Amino acid sequence: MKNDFSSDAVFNIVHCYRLAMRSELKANEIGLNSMHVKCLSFIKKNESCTAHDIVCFFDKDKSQIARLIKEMIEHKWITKTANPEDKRSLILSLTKDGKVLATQLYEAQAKIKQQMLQGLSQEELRVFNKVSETMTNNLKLFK
Amino acid sequence: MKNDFSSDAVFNIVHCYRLAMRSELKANEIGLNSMHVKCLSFIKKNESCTAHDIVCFFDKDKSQIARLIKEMIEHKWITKTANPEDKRSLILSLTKDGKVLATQLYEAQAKIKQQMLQGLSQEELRVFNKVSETMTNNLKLFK
DNA sequence: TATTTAAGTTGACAATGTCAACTAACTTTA
DNA sequence: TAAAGTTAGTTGACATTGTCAACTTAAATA
Repeated sequence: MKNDFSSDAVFNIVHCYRLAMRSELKANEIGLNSMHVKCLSFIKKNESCTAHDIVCFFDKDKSQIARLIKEMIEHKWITKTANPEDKRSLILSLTKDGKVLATQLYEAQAKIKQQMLQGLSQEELRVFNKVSETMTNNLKLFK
Repeated sequence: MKNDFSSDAVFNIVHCYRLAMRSELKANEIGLNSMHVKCLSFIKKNESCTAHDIVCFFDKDKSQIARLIKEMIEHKWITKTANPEDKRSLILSLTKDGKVLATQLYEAQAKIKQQMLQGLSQEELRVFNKVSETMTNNLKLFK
């Protein structure tokens, strides 16, 4: 068991995760892509959130998020309403269909997560999370 | 410290790593992108490798790798020569310039890695690697 | 030997990422 | 309070990465 680090390994987790999600979701059929999944999951978990919240959480470009929001509105998965606290801003909500979809996404993610974690202990996961967090914090010093 | 899993955390490592590499390399100036970096690093580490080796190692699409190879040849970073063992195949090698570049890439990667690993013990890294490997192996069961 | 599979190339397009310019709204400064 | 600076969101334009298909030539298999 190696105790050196390789970025390839982390890239590989992401790659495999994406493939697994694709397999589980069969998403092409309804015009859903992985960025939609990320946003819908976030909106489901965060009542009354804004585009800006998504931008910050995922550290994505605001134009990218704006486009995704527009697409999701066109698909009638979400709606946006004026934010009473800031006229520049809009509150995002799941539609009825959006809620059904977001639930399906949640279930798919949960299934994949369960599979991913087979054979791993709570302690191992705790260490993994600690290392992950340390790495990202350390990397942010490069900005 | 949490002992639940979130795919977002892993995506975040990758995201931060990419940003750090961009910052460290200033790569745009010479037409270098992150896929070139991956390939050049692989070629540096694997004498007499083929396109197929790269495709397999990174689990990338062969058309994508073919295009990258073509670009790297145009940039005169690598050359390809006939593979004596298989006429369908070609051996990839770094040019003189390519070796200089690959060394610079290695040094940039090493610097970032050092930064990433600040404050982490060998044991923590060992656990991280074990968990990573378990996750990817588990995820591959979805294929 | 005929059939099937594989290495690499190119076509065509999708998905994700990045920077810029802009408007309207909010915050800070003088 | 007005002006200057900053910010939320929108759209333009383009780059990078990813995906599937069709094809030729070579190798492996039946």
